Amino acid sequence: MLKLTKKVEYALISLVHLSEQDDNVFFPASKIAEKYAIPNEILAKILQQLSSLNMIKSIKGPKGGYKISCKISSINMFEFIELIEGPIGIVDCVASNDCNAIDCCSIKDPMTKINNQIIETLKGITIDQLR
Amino acid sequence: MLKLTKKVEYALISLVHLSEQDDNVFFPASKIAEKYAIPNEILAKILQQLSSLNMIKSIKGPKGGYKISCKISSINMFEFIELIEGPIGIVDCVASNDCNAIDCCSIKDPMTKINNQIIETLKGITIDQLR
DNA sequence: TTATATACGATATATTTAGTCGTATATAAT
DNA sequence: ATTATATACGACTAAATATATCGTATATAA
Repeated sequence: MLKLTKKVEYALISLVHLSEQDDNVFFPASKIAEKYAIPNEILAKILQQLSSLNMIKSIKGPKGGYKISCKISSINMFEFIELIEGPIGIVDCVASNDCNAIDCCSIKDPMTKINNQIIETLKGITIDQLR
Repeated sequence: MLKLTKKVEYALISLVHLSEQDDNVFFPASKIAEKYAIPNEILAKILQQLSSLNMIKSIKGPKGGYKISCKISSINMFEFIELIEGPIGIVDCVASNDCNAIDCCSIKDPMTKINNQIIETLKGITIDQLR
């Protein structure tokens, strides 16, 4: 019910953490996992995704790890969530336009408005504000 | 991801529908289910819950059904959702205060703020606006 | 007495979310 | 060269949540 996924949560924690490291420091996934009590392999995959989105940079091997490579002050929560999880919709029809009551649903338009208001809220918060 | 449950959705559709009926008309659950393509037994239970919350009134037997018994203009979405589904929290720790990274979580406070903003949005919408 | 409708607990199914496993690849250090 | 460390990535499993069904009881109008 109106919850973000752990994936988004872990990704945000990681980005904030990496943004606080000195430049040129590559921080390994395992250390982040340990510090925030996040399962290792899950976090590894999330960081791989962030890497493929060019938000962080990776180096393999010993002394390897991840380093921030984007400006978290210019990414808002809405953008970020949709990058990671896809379209936000408080009800199915808002995100995907399929509805089994398509001809008669009485509340689609107002639901869309509420959805848009929540999206506006999320647009108003950048990732660097999460600390 | 940030979705309402069908339960909330069905409940809202039903309340709006019942609010549009003439006074003294008791509308059976099965007719609402049929009209909006909602599974009968699911809807029945939801209406029973709304009835036990005194938002609608029930009459058993033939010619029985449900009738609105509250002012939907004075119930906002936040109140309603929490009545039906319990506390809203975009992350677990916001709603329940249990967190496996309790000593080190870097983003709890800002997440709480986002949660509160979403709640304010929901408080700003009354059920009668859903039509 | 019968048909219709709510009341309610128990159970089953489906979907989504979360977490694990296995294998491959790159590279620093020895 | 070999080893240890770390990312990359696909397949799979488990847990949690949401959705739906079943069975039985009760009330009441016709």
